Amino acid sequence: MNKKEIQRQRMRTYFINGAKEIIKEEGIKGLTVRKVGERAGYSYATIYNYFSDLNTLLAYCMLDFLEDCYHYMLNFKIETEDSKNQLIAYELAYFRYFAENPDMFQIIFIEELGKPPKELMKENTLPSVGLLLRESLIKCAQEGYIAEEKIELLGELITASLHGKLLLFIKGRDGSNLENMISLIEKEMAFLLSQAGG
Amino acid sequence: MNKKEIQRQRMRTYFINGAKEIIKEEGIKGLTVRKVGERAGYSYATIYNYFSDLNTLLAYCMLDFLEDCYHYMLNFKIETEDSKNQLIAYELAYFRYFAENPDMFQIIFIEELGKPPKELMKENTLPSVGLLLRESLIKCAQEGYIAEEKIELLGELITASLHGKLLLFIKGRDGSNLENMISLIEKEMAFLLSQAGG
DNA sequence: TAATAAAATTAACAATGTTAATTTTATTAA
DNA sequence: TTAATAAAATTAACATTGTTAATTTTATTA
Repeated sequence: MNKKEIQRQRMRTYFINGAKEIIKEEGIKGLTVRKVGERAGYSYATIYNYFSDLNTLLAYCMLDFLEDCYHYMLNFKIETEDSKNQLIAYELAYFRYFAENPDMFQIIFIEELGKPPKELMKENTLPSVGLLLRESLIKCAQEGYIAEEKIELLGELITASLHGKLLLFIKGRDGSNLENMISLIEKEMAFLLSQAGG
Repeated sequence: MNKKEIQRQRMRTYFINGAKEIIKEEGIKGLTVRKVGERAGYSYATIYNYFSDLNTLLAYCMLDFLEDCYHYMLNFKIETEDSKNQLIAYELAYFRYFAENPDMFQIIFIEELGKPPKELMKENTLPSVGLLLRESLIKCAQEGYIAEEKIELLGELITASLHGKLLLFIKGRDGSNLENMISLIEKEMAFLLSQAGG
């Protein structure tokens, strides 16, 4: 009984990986059922034996990409830095990552997704990535940069602000360029952290 | 010579209005060239005599919807209120408007748009709407709620935060519900305005 | 080895945006 | 007014898309 499910899961990864390849090479617009089938080495209709539709397959991709983003962020962990600089470094890395990979932003935050099994999705939106932000904020509180009771509020504000900026920037609704955005975020972070003292 | 252009512009409005109707009734997903042609009382291919493609027609719709949003916001101008409450009232109205009209958010901030004549688009992204926010902030400075040199920064922060929250909320990336979002925004606004004193 | 279940493939559908070919309508020249 | 020409509108056609149904192939079981 369980053997079957292992095999099915393996099959799923063939399609998921095919889809991820296509997205990385051609962007989300290049993703079609037929191309996924080709990459996986199966006919296009076979996909529907393993995913209820293309959006569900995309949801699996999204979860993987989210993990990729998390691992990318880990590169910006700087042990020597103090918590304030660490937090800012994470924010900037996050912004840069999506600004330079707009398709990832599209898939993770915009695209309509189908429903992969619930156990994969539970509290998984912004799971590990959001954790980094929270960790940094808590450390900022411990080191006295911000008041403990401001953690929640600051986290919400920063998260919303970053995603708003990314949306407007990526979708060309903001005339600004990447470097200007970055320096704007730096200023805003400095403001927020200086004003949220304990 | 000019007569021709007047006629062409009139024709354009037929298609634009048809498209807007469809979007309002069936959402952006319901918008198709064929349906637009039907509404306008022309064959579907006629559209391509007046717009280079569907995305360009959509760009015209977007500009109209943006104006709609502006007029909606004006309903929340309260002469008696002080600038701080006025600002907050605008923010909440803005959030509510898009949270309750996700297709407007989609078209204005997410959808890929073609290019209508440049004179229509120049500095027009968030034109009048963004103006309301700026006006309110300036008044807040005049009335001593915030420092003058913080206007720019606060405007950027508030704008980004609102759009980020809208994105995550509308796209179901945030588990929260509308009323919780609203009260969260209130708290954040209170924080920002209290901490940005002159 | 025969019967049956499962998996994969091919064929088919309806819908989409867009272009080309064709027909209709308006404008101009005689 | 009528014939030639330009402009506008329509129909026909394409290539793609996601998805489903029908069919064939492969694996499992008796």
